[in-house]
Amino acid sequence: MRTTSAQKAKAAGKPRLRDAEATKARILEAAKKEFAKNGLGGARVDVIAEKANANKRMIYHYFDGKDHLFQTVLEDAYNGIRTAEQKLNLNDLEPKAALEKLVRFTWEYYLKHPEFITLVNSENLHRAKHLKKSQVVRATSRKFVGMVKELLERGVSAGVFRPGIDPVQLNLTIAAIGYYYITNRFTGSIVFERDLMAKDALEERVQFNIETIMRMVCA
Amino acid sequence: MRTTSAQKAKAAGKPRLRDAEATKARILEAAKKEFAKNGLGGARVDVIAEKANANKRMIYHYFDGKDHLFQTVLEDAYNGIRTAEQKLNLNDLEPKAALEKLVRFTWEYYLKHPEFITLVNSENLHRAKHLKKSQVVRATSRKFVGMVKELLERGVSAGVFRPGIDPVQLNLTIAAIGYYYITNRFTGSIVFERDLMAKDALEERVQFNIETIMRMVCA
DNA sequence: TAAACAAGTAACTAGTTAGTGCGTTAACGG
DNA sequence: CCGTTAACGCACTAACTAGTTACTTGTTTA
Repeated sequence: MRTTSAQKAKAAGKPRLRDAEATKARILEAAKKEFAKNGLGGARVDVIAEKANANKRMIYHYFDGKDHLFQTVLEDAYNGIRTAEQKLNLNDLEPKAALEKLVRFTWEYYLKHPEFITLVNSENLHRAKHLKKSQVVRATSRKFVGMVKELLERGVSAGVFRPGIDPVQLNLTIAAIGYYYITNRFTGSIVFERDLMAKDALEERVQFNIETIMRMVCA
Repeated sequence: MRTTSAQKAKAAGKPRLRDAEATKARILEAAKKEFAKNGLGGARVDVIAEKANANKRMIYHYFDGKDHLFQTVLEDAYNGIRTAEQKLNLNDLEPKAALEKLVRFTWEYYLKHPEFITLVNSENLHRAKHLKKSQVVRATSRKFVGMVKELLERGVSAGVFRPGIDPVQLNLTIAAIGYYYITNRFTGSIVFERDLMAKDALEERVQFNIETIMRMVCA
């Protein structure tokens, strides 16, 4: 492969006028924000094009329509959290510390990436019709469940965790106690008459979550 | 108040041709289903009118537009769960049994009324702008939190619950472990490669949830 | 029983929306 | 430097969508 003008432009610090990869990336980023803000149904293709500084025609050129664009954004989102989870290296920590790290990480990930939650909610409203088509998500998720399974087994061997805990149920619960709080932060703040997103409220919550999981798992 | 023809018709078992209350009720029921199925943005006013066997004009006559109709449906949904919770009469049971009953009830309510979850999700996508206007929901929710608070205090006095547990955090957690499972049943079934809605999966989950809460709360 | 009112309807509007046909021009390879 | 390819953009459409106007008809009540 020869040196392309894209590479030349990048090396020279000059943006090129036409750059397929850059345009695709801008569309994806804009789409992620728009889908997260308004859901699949509420998102507007014209808005995505405008925010991406691209022509709407390009969305259909690169992503073949709104649904397929959403599918790509959703897959990227799952890849993001699964990749981050793998980087935790839970095997380098003793079981209890590793479990606490996982609970804290999950909480902080949702907090920093509320768009992940909105995308997943939107996908469930559509009965997971996009995710069904994705094979990558299944594979990476399996790896993640395996990671937690190993952690549980390691803890049981060390005598610090109770035996017989289903890693899937544990995963669901760790996700649930963070996810619910974040996704329902608006209605929750009204129903419970307190600002759920205040700094001390967030700190209180993560401590409660860690205690919930520790009491569930520890021997 | 005189005997209306609506009452006469009801007494005679004949449906009247024009009945404001009945039409309003049909619109509300149709709206609940349509909003639950497609969210606020995805719901179609024409579809609601058609399913309600009413003219679209009636929706604007009785509910003053799509947003206000959604607000009414949402308020009704909150009233539904809060009313059901009050009927639990947790004070008639010993603390542990009462807590288990609450966890099981919450789970079963979400299972039987998934539309409640979809409505709440939709409302959070819109940053709770409809719920903000509702004063009734605040009042009934306060009563509910008070109920759980009393239960906790009763358990602490009896020496079966740990002291110092925040009733709001407990409420959030009881809701979370059920809500998350149900709302993400479609993506969850793919990610974890098992049918989360299978009968034995549901039974396994409710047992896990009860154990999670009991371990968190019990002394 | 007839006026007054409320329930109900059909057809319409004005604005929006996802998706496209087709022409233009920058970039690449030779 | 020139032909080919791929990136890009304009302007359009066909279908849809919340909300409305103007009207008809059933029900109540004086």
